Amino acid sequence: MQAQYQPAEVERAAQAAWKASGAHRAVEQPGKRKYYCLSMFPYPSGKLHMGHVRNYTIGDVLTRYHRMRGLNVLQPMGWDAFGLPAENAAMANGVPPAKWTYDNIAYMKKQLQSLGFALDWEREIATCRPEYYKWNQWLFLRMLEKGIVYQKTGVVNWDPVDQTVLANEQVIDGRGWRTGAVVEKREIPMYYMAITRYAPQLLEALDALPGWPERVKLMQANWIGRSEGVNLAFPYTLDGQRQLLRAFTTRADTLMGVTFCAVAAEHPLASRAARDNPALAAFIEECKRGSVMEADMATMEKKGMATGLAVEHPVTGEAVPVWVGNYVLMSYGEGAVMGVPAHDERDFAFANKYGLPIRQVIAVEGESFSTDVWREWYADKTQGRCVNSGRYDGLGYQAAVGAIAADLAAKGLGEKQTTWRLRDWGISRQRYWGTPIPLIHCEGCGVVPVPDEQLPVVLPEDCVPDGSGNPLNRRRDFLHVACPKCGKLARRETDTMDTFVDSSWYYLRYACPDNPGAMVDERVNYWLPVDQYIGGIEHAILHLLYSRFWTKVMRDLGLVSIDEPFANLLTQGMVLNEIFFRREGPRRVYFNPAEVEVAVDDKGARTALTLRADGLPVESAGIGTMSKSKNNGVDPQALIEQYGADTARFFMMFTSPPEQTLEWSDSGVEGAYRFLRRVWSFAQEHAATVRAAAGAFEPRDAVLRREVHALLGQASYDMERKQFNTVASAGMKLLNALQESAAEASAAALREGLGVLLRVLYPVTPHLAHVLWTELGYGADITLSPWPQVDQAALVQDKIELVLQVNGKLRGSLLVARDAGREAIEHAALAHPGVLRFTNGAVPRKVVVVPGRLVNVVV
RNA sequence: GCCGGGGUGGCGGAACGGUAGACGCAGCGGACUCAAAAUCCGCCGGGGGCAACCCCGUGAGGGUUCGAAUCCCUCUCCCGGCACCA
Repeated sequence: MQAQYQPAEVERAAQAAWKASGAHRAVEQPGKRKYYCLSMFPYPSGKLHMGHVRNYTIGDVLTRYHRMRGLNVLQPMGWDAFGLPAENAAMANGVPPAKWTYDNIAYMKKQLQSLGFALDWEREIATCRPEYYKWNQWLFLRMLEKGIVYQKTGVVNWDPVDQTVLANEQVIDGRGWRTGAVVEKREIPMYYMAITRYAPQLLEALDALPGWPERVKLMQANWIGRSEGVNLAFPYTLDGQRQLLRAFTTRADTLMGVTFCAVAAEHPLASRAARDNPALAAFIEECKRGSVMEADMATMEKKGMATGLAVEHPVTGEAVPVWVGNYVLMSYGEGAVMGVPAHDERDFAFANKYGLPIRQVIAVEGESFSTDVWREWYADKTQGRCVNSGRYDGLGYQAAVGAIAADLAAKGLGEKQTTWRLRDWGISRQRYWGTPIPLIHCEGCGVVPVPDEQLPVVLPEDCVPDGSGNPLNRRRDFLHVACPKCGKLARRETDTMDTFVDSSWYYLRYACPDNPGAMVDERVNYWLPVDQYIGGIEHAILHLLYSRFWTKVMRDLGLVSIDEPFANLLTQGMVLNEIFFRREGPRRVYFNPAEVEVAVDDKGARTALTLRADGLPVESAGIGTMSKSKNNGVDPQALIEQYGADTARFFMMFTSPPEQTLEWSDSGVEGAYRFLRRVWSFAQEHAATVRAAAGAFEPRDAVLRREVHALLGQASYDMERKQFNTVASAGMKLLNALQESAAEASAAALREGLGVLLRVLYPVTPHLAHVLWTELGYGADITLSPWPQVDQAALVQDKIELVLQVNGKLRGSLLVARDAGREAIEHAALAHPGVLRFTNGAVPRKVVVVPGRLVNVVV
């Protein structure tokens, strides 16, 4: 090999060797401990982005490290291949989503291979292949049989100009991204998966996941959102009918403070009231404009209008006016809420805005209530007592809820209830590029499931969406089908499934991707659960929750034996970069940071942002996650081509810890490259010595060996806690130490130290480590060598340094014997000139001795 | 708005509640060179001091502790999620 580091040559050689030996193939070996290391599969957007490089390098480091620890490791890869971007690309270029997707997969696969990941490519899957999505359809039908899938209406964003359903992403400031038309809410029939039925399990099982980050479990728990309260009813008489308005509340203790009720715009009571009230009808129409996103709902101005109708208070029988509120969601609970302005901040603002009465029914001692200003304690249920509440006066929260619930129950107007924030999962998408929902609509027989033997319902791959709705609706060869029941001409369902369906079980299919006859088989029991799952923090809730749900459904269907799919989870921080754009009408056109010239003054402050191509200004939208839609990604390909895969991998690991967000910056890549070049040169320079080394360690090796083993200890510790940036820096420190001692160290110590360095680096920079390992005669194949062991004997020191503090401030240091007693240490510390200077001879009030670390003298 | 996370030199970051700034990037000075690149050596939070050394310093303010970047409270800014982006 060359004296100079040639990454292209090194990487070609190493990858050829791995290919020849089948080093990355995973084979079931009953009895051997397995380690299933899985990174979230990519959407084939065109080319890899930095987030992928980060994600898959983390996975590869863990894979290679655990192979060194003797585990049977599976690391597969595949493609989350259905989705909206393929349709957007079709609209832009006229290329069918299928072709675009397959081309992207081919290119990205090459990129992944060039990075040298230890992936078992024989298990590759793509969710857009019929062999895969057949099982989406098959399980959908099983869930339909079990009643876990059902139909009801759902609200979608409707673009009135393009006459099409828009994704939330396609709604910008309440308008359609292509047409600029004000988006409307529209109710359409959809299929739902009853994830709420699993809500208690999904919540409780979080406790059985010690390998998950607390923050993710907390987010999931809050998302599932168990709350205990009372489902109560306000009776009313309308059109001669005695009826009930139902509402759920966690604050039944404030029931006596109800001064109004608010219902959603879609609520039957609202529609009834609007019949002979044009102003109200207009208001309801207004509520139906705008997006369906929760964030928009939460930040919009709270508006309401009286219906003119009233219901009866369930305890007092008093008339309570009913309002329509734009902030009340039909999809939450009963689509109606009781208004208690005195003790709910939103109701307080609403009542003050519309002049509704505010009635205080909770008091806290020493606090005075005012209808003018909201104060936090108004809503505090921990220290309040009921007032102005008749027979409930004086009761605390729990007692009042109990008493009121009991009274309501006696009247048949309410009962205690546990509700969940979690809503059922609507999986219907009015889009082409997804899994066809396997149903047939027959005029005579209604909705008929496609028989199992006719699966998969194959999606035609030559459609080109044009933005005017699902092209499947114009494909007669797809639409027209004989009804499986009566044989008459019927129509296929053209809605496709949410792509979260695809990603909810792909990790199971990696165990048995070649099985045409079953969704999963025996091999799933060997490999699952996933021992280490790695992916972006942005998936902390939805993808992970849906996957947990599917696993439980499959368990209940007897298909798998596990309860939870992912034993350990590493949530990688996002890779961020600045976002640049120009406004063009209602749209934003984004420019890649590489195309933007940032002018600065001599203090480094920005003076101008211009596009290189035309010299005209662009705007910055701040910093955000690298994404195709914001066009702020950095192409890792240039990095790989210029410096090689090992540099790209090393830099990604070195630059920040895995869980932390990473703001992209090019500087530092040079440093990583320089380091690998130094490793290479050092190895070449000492190759002869190291190859021939046979002797024993010399006494003069003590300093180097202590350092090598201390650094190895640190690297091992950091590898276990997955803090790879300090593993990388341990590698740098190892090289520094070796270079400093190279002249005086024995050949044996040099050989040991370099051997440790190569194995510490191997998971991160496998190509370089592989080639040098073989070349320096360490053994046949580094992929088969174990992780090195710390030699405890090399760490022992005769004297240790203690830090001296006076009142917690550093005042010097003290060298003491390893086994010095507390009294001797205290004595020496008090006699130390640095300490004496600050104690002024005074008798210390206290002396804190932390063995092996420090002495703190308190005066 | 709600839920979750974060803020440490010019920059990325390090630091079982125990020497803040390891390791690296950038910068500055030097060696080598006709010169440059590469490489090597040194300096590198702010202030004061000839020096020994001292004071200040981990987004802001308060608290707990012998001792706080680390634990607690309040605030602030940034990032992620909010159910049809994946």
